[in-house]
Amino acid sequence: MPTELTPLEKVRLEKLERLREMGIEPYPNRAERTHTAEEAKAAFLASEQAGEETGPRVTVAGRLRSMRPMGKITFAHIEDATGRIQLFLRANDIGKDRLKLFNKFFDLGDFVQATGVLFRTRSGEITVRVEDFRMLAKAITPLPPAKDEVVDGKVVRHAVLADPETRYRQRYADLAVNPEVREIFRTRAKIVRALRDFLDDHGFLEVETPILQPIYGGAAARPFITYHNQLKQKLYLRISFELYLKRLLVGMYEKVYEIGRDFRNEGISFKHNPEFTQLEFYWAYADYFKVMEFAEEMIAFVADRVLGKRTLTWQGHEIDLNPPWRRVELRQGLIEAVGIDIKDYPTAEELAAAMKKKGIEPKPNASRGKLIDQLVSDYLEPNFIQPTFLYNYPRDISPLAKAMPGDPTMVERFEGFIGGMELCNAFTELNDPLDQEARFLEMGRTYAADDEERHPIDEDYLRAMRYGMPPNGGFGMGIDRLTMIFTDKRSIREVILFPHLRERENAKPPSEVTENPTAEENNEG
RNA sequence: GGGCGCGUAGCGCAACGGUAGAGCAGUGGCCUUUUAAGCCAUUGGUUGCAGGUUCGAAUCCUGUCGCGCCCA
Repeated sequence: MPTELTPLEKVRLEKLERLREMGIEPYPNRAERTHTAEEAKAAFLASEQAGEETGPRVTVAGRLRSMRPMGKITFAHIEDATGRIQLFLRANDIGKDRLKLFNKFFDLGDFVQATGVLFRTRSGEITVRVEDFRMLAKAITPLPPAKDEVVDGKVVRHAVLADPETRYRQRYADLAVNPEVREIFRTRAKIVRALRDFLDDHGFLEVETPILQPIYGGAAARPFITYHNQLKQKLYLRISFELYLKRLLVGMYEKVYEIGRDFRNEGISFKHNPEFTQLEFYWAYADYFKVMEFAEEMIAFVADRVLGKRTLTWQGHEIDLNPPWRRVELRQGLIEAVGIDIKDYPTAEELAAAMKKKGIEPKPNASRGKLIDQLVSDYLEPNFIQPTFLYNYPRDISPLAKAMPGDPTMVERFEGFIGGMELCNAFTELNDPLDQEARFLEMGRTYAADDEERHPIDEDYLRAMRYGMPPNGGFGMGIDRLTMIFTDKRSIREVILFPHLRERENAKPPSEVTENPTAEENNEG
């Protein structure tokens, strides 16, 4: 069913038809661009410095962003990926009919190309004196006008597309009119590139492990469920890469990493998207302190590469990424922040009572580890604005981490925080297959059969570990959150090109998509 | 999941119980160095959706959909 066009769109469609009647193809196959806007300006400056009398002849192409028809001349700006350049069309140069064609049938948003010699206008702007121009692609739907005005040297954009819903649902329009949004995703790409380079330079091997997994694991999260028709088997979209990457250490790789997508069937918020990008690495013969030092070096390296400096502003906070980051031992941190020494309360009941005494309402039915996690989330994390490693975590919320020698209730694990937000999570990895099996069984007992965080036991992972897994340190970090820090964004949706939003009722896709025996399970819980 | 807020023209906004408006964009016209160009004229709306209250609803009420913020 064709979409209902707005009156503005109908006007443009009519223009398009008129162009075709005139024998002008509004969507030609090829363009003849010789210079980007930036290259054209650079070429002009070079010829100007060389003292040449006329500027270089160029063909530029881009989207029409402004038009100022003034009788027998017209000024316009086109924009390409490198920036804007002004076009100057004069009846004397191109003839009255061509000028009229441009003024009447070319609209803001259209992709056009223009050929001419570069010169400076009276106000000094480098401009193409157009000899020839051509439609490259007609825009039917008008983009938001987004006019720029320079006030006291600052660019003020008017009537800019700002509604978050429209910006996320129609990211293409957001990107088309908001150059600073385009910049976010350039920064994101630089971050990922820097991480890869850092890891590659340190001898890590980039690998790809299954996204579709018969058993999910490696994190506490609900999975998305799908189904392989021929295998007649349920498959889960991975919630982490951990268990597969560690299998590779059994296979004698010593340093492996993966950058990819994880999927978690949970709430959507300003820091959660159902699919998000994760970096995980595993490093044989390293422990969590070694990983800690490596991680802060890695982030500093990313800062050097992306920002050219190691400080940044995030939501008004000056953040210093220089190593070493602040280190807070979890037990000590809670003693100082809450006045509770978790060591004095070895059971959930005792700890809950201690919390109540302090006026803190403990989460009902929570394990000791969960209660500690509650205290950490409420009283420590929000204060970790500067880069901070919190280390030594309770064992029962860390089933894949190795216990601390001398304290079987705690494990060698740390999390990194910036801006009060959890950024990364790492441990000395558990490599004792008997302990690992015991932990899995323990988890099975801790959670009721219908608990959302209950995980099936990965027998194959245990088998791999029984073959022998070297001692190793592992690390996981959310790339989206790291990008938020580097781009000063508060919402994860600002750093994901196409974030998930609820489907609009009147925008449903064809309904035959859900031909899937397990589709209903995807909606459970 | 709970609380608060928002949804009006393509875009950014106004009107807050009494005829839905202005700007930009659009359309027609004037204009040979403009840059939110200017001047004149002008088109465009089931006020997210569905009910209710009222002589009268964009405005008040209820529900619903979507988004945002805060909390869990």
